[in-house]
Amino acid sequence: MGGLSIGELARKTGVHIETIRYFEKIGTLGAPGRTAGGHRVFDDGHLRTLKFIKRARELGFAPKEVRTLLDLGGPAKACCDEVREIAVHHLEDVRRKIDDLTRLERHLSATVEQCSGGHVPDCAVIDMLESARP
Amino acid sequence: MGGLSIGELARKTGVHIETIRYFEKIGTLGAPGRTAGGHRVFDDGHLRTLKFIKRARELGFAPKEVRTLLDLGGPAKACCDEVREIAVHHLEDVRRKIDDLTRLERHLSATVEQCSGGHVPDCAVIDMLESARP
DNA sequence: CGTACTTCCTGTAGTAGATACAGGTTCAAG
DNA sequence: CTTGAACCTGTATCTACTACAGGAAGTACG
Repeated sequence: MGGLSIGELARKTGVHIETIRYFEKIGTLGAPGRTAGGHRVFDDGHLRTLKFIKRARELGFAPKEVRTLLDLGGPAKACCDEVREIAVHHLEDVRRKIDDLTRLERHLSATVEQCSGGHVPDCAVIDMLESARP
Repeated sequence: MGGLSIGELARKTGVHIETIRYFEKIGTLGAPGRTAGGHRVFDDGHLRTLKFIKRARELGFAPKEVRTLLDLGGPAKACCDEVREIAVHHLEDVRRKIDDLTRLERHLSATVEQCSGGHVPDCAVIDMLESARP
C-alpha cells in the first residue's frame, strides 16, 4: 500500500531529503525498504517516526534526547521511568526558557517602542544589550 | 591601563579562551594589542564587546544577528532603523517561542503528572509526541 | 640570575547536525 | 524507447565551537 519515496516523505514532513538520509545513516530513522533499483521505500511507520522527530526537535528536545525517546518508545518498552525523567528534565528547561524569554520580551518590546519614537537618542536596543543583566 | 590577558578576559566573561580566539579570527571581536612576546592584551572595549556578544547570544540572537548588531552599533552608527528591524524580528520570534513553550509546558506537566500516577497505561509522554500538533 | 610552573601562542583536527554538490542510475510518462 | 525528473552514493562544506599538540612567554621564588 502506502509506499513512500524519499521525496514524498520529505514533502509530507517538511524534512529535507538529505536530512532524512542523514537520520537513516546515524540510526535515528530505521532503514527503509528498497526497490529493485535501490530507491528507498518508506512506510507509515517511518512517516510517523519522522513526524515525531520533527515535532520533538521543534519543541526543543535535543537530538540525543530524541534518540533516547525513540529507543524508549520503541519495541522494548522499558518506557515510563526513563521517559518521565527526560520529560521532567525538559520541563524544567522549558520553564526556565519561558521565564528568560518573557523577561526578554518585555525588555525588547519596551526598547523597540522607544526606538520607534523617532528622535533616536542613541540606540535603545544597543544600550539594552550593553547594560548589565536584568 | 587595565590590560587584560586572554585568561583574565575569559574569567571575567565566562567565555572560553578558545572561543575568544575564534571570535577574533572570524572578526566578531576586534584584534587586541600584543605584548613584545606576542601575548594578547585586551582593553575595556573588548571586555564590553565580549559581554555584549555573550548576552545577545544568551537572549537568543543568532550569531549572524549579533555580528550585524555589532556592526550597526559600531563606529559607523547607521543604527536605529536596521537595529530596530532585527530587534522586531527577534521579538516576533521570541513571542512565537513563548507561545510554543507555554503550550508545551502545559502539555508536558499534565503528561508527566499522569505518568507519575503509577498505573502506566502505555506512555503518556510518547503518546503526546506522537499526536498531531496542538 | 636561574629554574620551575603557569599561561599563552599557533596551527591543526575534531565535534554535532545538518546541508550541498558531483557524477551516475532508476523511474515514470508520453 | 526516449527524455526529464527523481533518486542513488560518496564526499565536501558549513556553523559555531572545542580540543589538543608542541613550543614560547610570562612570573614568582630563592
